[in-house]
Amino acid sequence: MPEGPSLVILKELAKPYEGRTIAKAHGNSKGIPFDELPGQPIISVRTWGKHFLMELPLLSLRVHLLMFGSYRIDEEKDGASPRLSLSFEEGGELNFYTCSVKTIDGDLDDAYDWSADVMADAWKPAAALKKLRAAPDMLVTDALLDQTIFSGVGNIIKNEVLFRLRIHPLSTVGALPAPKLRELVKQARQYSFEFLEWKKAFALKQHWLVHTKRICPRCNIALHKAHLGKTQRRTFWCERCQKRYSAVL
DNA sequence: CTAAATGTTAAGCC
DNA sequence: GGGCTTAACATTTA
Repeated sequence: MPEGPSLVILKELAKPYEGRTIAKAHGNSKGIPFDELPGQPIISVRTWGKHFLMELPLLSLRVHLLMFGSYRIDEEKDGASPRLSLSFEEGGELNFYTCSVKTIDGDLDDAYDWSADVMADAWKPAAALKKLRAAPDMLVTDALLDQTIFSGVGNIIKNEVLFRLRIHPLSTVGALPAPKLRELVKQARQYSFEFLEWKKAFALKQHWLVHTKRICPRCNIALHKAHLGKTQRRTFWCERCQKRYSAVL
């Protein structure tokens, strides 16, 4: 479920719970003060990249769905114990499964750099560019997955953005011409919003051009697939269509 | 049935 | 302590 756009969908679904007061809280997450939650209203529901945040008067709850996380709203998941379950005095419940739940003390605006979230109103392309220019040796396949630069971008978005821009995943950030680097920043957000619309229409997969694919849709030759970069994530690319920008000529 | 995958974090080791 | 590697987590799909 979990790249940035999917979290935006969760945020929209959870929005009606803003202002409701927690009646009961439980779950099998460790380190969560479930006893302290009843009586606290949800002040706001927010997201930062892949983080789902519920702001309460005394603390905030942070849910990260990781790779396999899921949620149910106003119902429970069959045969699963929630990591976090909240029910409300006004009715309704939010249940989260197979996820990481943590508390955050203090103001959320101090805890997060909102300008790094590609889905956020506060997104600042200039800030991303600055971070990229500070790391010229980084591979673009790693740069797009760096949550401090492109919070919310995941492996699908990474593969599709690189193909769309015809950039080889093993290009280094510093070798990209300035206009190409600006395009990278722009498309990281642009593609993420298209992802959001496709996801809402249950038509995400049909828009994938290279992710999980075997043939290049532009030139019909076989795509390459390998686990690249620091994180060794699955990468799909076309050796003919995607140019490898390298510092060494 | 087995493997792999939209992801992060903590522990362990130089 | 930094920086890197590895394991751990745990569900669904191919």
